[in-house]
Amino acid sequence: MKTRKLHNRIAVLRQERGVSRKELAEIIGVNFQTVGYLERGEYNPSLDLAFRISEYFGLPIETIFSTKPLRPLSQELYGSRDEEGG
Amino acid sequence: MKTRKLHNRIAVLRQERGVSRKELAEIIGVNFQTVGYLERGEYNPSLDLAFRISEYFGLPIETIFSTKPLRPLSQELYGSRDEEGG
DNA sequence: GCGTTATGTTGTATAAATACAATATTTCTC
DNA sequence: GAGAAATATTGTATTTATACAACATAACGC
Repeated sequence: MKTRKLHNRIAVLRQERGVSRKELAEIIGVNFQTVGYLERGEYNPSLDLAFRISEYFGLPIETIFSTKPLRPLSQELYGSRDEEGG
Repeated sequence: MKTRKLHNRIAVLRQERGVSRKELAEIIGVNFQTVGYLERGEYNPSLDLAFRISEYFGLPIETIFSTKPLRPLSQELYGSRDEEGG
């Protein structure tokens, strides 16, 4: 299967929560360097790991991960002129 | 990472749609035997593949996959006495 | 019952995710 | 500016997901 690189908001969400990669890694049960790989989009999490991340942030998987580039959460919340067209 | 086996509703949803594994496999871009492995829960899909399945069925990932055993969709829809207890 | 299609099983091969160590660099605190 | 903590980078090893082939069995149409 040709794997698509997915986009994610892990970095922003993590910083909002004020936790380091090391802390987040311990919580979700992976190596702290794995969090780095995920944040940089160097590879996709397994579905199981995606669920753990989703559970920790209290957000649905689709809010954190996406097949299409993600806009800043701020724009997501208040909307931008652009989205009226689409 | 110790991977949890996830539960899913691929088989029921596929049968509802009246498609064979082979057909579903072609649509989501995997080998038809891979669909078998997923339906039997022998391994979890990648997050990318979960997204494709989600897109095909038009349902959020959380509706198709779960960390906890899934009840039949019929019960999910109409509720059962049990769920009142919490 | 025969042929076809769907599914299950087993085995091997490759690709992708994850772990882990070591080191470099950046950032934060004092 | 020294020291600590956070992040990035590189390299190797292991586990898990996926592909593919071959064959067995089950279900279905005629």
